[in-house]
Amino acid sequence: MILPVHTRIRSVLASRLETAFGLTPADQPAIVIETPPNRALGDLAVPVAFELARRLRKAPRVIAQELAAALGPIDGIARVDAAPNGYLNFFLDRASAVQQWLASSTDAGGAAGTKVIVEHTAINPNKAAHIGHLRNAALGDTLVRLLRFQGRPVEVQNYIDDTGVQVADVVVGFMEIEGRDLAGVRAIADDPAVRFDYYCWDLYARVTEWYAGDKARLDVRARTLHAIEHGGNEAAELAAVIADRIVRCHLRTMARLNVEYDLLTWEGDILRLQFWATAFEQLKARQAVFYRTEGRLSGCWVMPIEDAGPAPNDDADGEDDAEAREKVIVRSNGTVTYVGKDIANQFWKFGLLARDFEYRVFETVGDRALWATSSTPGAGAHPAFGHAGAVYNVIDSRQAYLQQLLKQALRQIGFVDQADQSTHFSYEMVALSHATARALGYEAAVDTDKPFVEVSGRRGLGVKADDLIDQLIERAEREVSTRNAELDSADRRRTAIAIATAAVRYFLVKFTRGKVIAFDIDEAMSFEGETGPYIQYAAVRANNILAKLLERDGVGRTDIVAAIARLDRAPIEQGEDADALWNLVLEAARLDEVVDAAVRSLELSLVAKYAFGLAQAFNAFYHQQQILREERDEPRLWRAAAVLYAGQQIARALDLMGCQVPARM
RNA sequence: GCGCCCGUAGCUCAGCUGGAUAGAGCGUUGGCCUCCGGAGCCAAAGGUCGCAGGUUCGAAUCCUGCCGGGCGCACCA
Repeated sequence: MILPVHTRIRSVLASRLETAFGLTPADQPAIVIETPPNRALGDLAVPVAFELARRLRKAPRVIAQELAAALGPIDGIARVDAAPNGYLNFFLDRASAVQQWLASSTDAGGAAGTKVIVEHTAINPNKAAHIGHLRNAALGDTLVRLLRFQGRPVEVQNYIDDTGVQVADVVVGFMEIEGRDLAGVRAIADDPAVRFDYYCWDLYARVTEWYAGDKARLDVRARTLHAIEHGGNEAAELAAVIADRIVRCHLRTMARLNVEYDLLTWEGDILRLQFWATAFEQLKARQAVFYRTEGRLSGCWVMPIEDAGPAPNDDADGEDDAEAREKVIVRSNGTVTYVGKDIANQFWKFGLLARDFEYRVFETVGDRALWATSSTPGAGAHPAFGHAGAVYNVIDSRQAYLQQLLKQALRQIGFVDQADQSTHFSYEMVALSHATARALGYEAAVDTDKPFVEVSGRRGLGVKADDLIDQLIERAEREVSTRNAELDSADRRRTAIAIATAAVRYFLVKFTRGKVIAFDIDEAMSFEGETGPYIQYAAVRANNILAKLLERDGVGRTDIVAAIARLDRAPIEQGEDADALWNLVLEAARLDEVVDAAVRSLELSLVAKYAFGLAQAFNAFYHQQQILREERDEPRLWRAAAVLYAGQQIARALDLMGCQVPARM
């Protein structure tokens, strides 16, 4: 909650610490305001007495008591209590707090501050998206929504590696295994009966086997990759068609989960526009990279790795510690590695590269244009991309080493602030539980010595995102149909989609990011307990209670807000029901601080857990206290206010996770 | 070998910058639809917080060392 009381508490405490304890502002500890574990203890808790205990050589309890006695009245605070253990607990003026929250909760301030770039998804455009990619997109999109909620301008980028080995492998598959030319691939890609991303998923796995059958075939890959990078040949054209079509598949998949982007950054454009050349000059000028003339890395441009121990001794001698601590940026054949391209991209994101892409509209959905980079002059007027003040790269923890190199490169050429503002949003991978791997027919991949089965696009092991979503929608539709026979089929479908989306997205953000998700299909398919649909259900019920109140009594939102300003306050201030009502409202007010904590710690599960806890609290509340059937006006309207506020905050929390509230479910 | 992550109830996980009785979900057991929709609610059972030290008035949380598991350390991305 962003209450002015917080500020008032801080300023009054600061003043009393000075007058009653002789502590100048410089000597005072930061005043932390917490939420007590139990609301009977207080609405807000300040542990400042603990901080001061040693310095003042007094027991925390005594300090708290003296402070409480010296405080005097604070606007918005009904009562202050010094707890026996030393906490200073504040009780809010409930009625005025509720009025304030209900009045302020609808404001939508414009975005302000420096632009933040969030890059997420970044799936290799050579196969269908799988469950692991969904964790990335769900976290990335939620981060975007949280930052926007805080009022920051955000640009969402999706990096497309259209010139890497993965695309090359599928090109090899089409050309060498299937013997197709450009027209042949186009025919498949444009065949409406073929799910092209699924087709490539299988083909990619076949290519991996094909290589394994004869190692000499890896030369084909190298030649193909080179041809793609060079351009102007059939392999390159094939790669372009494949990447384009697969990206469109990915966009459709992500759109199903309410994930959108502002800009697609194509690696091919970074190459063609020679972004690397500019970045390379900067790195050389600052001596951040060195040319190796001897040893294993002779002929390469390398970057020393800070704070890294020796790499494994893959060769017997193990003497080349210096070389082991260097990362190749430019290969001895003159081509740039992934790290080099990424460094150039990172420089560009901060507006440090002194050049820019050309741009084109990739597609238009509704009235919203999705832009893509281009290397040929195109659209003319376009939004200003790049030039960010902060960058979040959402990539799993396996990329930590490379992300570290990015920061290092920025720092070494003197862009210390930008290095500090470069954040690797790291999370652990998604794997498959043994049960799910078996259910999918990956029996051979189940090694019971391992706790889970790693997803592998290369081997074709994994749950395809669209398959999962399809199954969830199907299940949801059955549920909706049995519960809401009166809905027409279009409404049932729409509702089922909303439920399925919430089920997937909630599942993917409810874990802390440091945890490997051993994906279990049965668990993910559940709509009961700690799930997205459970939370949606609470919001739907809240809306329905309010709708009936409007229908029956003609009492709407504004009536409720107006009513509580003049009603007797007893229903929110006296008795057990009042306490329960207040607890719900107070919890609902915490959304803003939860968002702040989530962004600060990059622990988006905080939002998920909060939304779930609030839904639980709301469910308990309306079971315990009747609203529509309460005959006395005052309690009924106060409770309606609580339903209104809690329902609205649940809906906002859901929206932050990209989930909607259906009309019925 | 070095680095990062994980180890909390039968299972899957929370526990916010150390703090007030360690919490959810699933599963188990028992209740609740003449009552605003049961995707729900109420209750019970279930924990040496991997182990051992240390710091602190106070440690699941911080430090050190072990044990167990995962990932990374390519002229791949």
